[in-house]
Amino acid sequence: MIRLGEVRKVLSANDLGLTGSHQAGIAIPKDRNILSFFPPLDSMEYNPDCILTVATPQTGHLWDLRFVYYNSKLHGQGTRNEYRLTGTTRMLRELSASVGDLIRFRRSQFGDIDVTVQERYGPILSPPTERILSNGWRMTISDPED
DNA sequence: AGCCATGCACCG
DNA sequence: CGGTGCATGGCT
Repeated sequence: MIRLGEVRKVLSANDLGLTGSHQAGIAIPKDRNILSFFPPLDSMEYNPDCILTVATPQTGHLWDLRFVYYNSKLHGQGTRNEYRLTGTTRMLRELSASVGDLIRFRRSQFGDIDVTVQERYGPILSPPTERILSNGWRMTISDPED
């Protein structure tokens, strides 16, 4: 079941394509609650993916992102076992995102997702309902599993 | 686990 | 030809 709410992450240089790598996407942690925010992908498939159309209200555009589970390790050959969200480079550039800023994915009751970038100058302000994960991701979800 | 990198393909 | 993404490997 897909959950409502929002997840946030501090943007790294790699997330913004500033490191010289070809930016293979923002890594999504394999946390049940965060994964439940994104569409389910079938682990039985090899590298399953889906297109995630998101809105950026700050610039008034729609973007087709790709949510992919690189899972070659689960299928015999390979070393990958991680989720990624790709196709974000242009969107983040249009939003003038910088290293250290927060990217926020918010899912409304209608199921659509919007993405905003929150500039950061000092400490991260966190509402009391937000849970901070050890990996630096943050989430506010109505009915977390644990 | 998360971030960085690489060889190739595609596309403007 | 430069920029970007794919799918992988590497580093810590």
